[in-house]
Amino acid sequence: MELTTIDGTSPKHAMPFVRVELVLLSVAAGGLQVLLSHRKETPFKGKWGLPGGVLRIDLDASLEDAAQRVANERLNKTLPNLNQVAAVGGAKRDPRAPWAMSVVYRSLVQPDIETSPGKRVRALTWRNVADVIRADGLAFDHVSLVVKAVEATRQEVREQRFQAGWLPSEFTLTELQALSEAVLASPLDKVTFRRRLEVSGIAKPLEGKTKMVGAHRPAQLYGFTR
Amino acid sequence: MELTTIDGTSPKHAMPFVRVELVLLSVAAGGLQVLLSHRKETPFKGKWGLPGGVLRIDLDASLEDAAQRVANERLNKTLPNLNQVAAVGGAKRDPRAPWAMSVVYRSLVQPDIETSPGKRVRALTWRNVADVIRADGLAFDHVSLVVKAVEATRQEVREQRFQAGWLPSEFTLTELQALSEAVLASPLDKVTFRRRLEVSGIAKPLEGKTKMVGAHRPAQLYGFTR
DNA sequence: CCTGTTCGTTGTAATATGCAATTAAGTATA
DNA sequence: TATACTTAATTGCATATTACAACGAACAGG
Repeated sequence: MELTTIDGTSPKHAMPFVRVELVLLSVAAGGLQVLLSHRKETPFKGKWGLPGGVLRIDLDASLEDAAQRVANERLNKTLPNLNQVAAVGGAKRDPRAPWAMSVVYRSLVQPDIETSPGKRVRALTWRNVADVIRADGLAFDHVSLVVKAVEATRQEVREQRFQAGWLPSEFTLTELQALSEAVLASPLDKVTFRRRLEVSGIAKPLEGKTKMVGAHRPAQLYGFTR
Repeated sequence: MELTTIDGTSPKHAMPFVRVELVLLSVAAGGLQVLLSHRKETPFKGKWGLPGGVLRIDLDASLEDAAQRVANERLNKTLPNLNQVAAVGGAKRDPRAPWAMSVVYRSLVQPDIETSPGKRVRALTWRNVADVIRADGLAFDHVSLVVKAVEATRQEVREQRFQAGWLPSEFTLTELQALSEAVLASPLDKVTFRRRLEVSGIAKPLEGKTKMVGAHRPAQLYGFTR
């Protein structure tokens, strides 16, 4: 059979079905969370999966643009620090196409995503990452994508490559350390954490600004230098 | 216009042109080398670029399979340690299609690739990585792909995640260190290098086996433990 | 047996990390 | 006003890791 592309040329080979998936992580009381979308359609109807969308070569100038468009459509939000995790693909990955691939992006955000339905927004919810991985009940191969995204984020935290957008513009070192510990799911030494931050210079104290929260010593507020 | 896929279904959206590109690195006398292919056809006719090929959803069970097939076709070689670097894509990346993406794989190999033409093998050559990056004269966005692949490989070497296939099955620590220094393009301390290798346990001495090369003390041969 | 060369180890200072203890700065309560 | 309580921030020190220089070991060749 003959294949045609959008511009009328005849390609030699059929091309795969290409999607973009998002792994949005955030830290809440229960630890590290991942944003999941409830599937209302087959396949995997009724299951939870990563929010994503089809690559639109008529709309997206690049893969990053596609990821950002999907974020806008599905979450009504423009994401900072969108990092590519991997591309996965194969035959029979998705029943809707003979050959499907997904390009996966990740972002660690503050948990203020609008989870109420918008235009094309389906039911969204934050779920504990450890639980999700342990239960292994997501649609498609999405659990493995979450694992990869979490591992990349942990590496980023281990190396203290903190990004603006992970916290409000003013934060305390206790908050930054608590965020790190939640991502890593392991405690960190306070002195070491602060010493490494000091030498890297990635965050600086905001002179004269402190955060008073309870009946105790107020904490110095910090801001990222970039 | 109407689009059809290979199985006769009608997708809503046109899909991009998908290729696989290979960044093969090796260490030779002149330092870190990258394998380049001479382009005999437009676009970028006459320029050098990464060896690659079109994703064939009728032949490839997965993206990794596609990369391995391309390696077999273009280099007559099955590659160990094929790692994905990234997926890149966008409109006007490739004049042959309105929207093109490439999934990039890397592998550090011993420089024994058959560079004489085979069936579909075009002219191949090893070129110094630093020169290639500095000159910035490769086809498409291939220089940036080389940069990413080299950076990932350097990270692997920094963490001493050595892979079998990087060296013969028996090697000396001086050889392993020389390989590391060539990849990193910076000298390493001998004592530190060996201590870290010792604690990681990734390589063990082969009892009774030494390598005699010149008029000096013979070197202990080592083998990777996995 | 001396020389030249690379292999491999030893010694030590500098740096980084991990853990416990202590001081600092506020509110709440008596 | 004094004391208790809580979290913030620092200090001290033991242990690991790294960096650099120097030295002894094991060959071949003259």
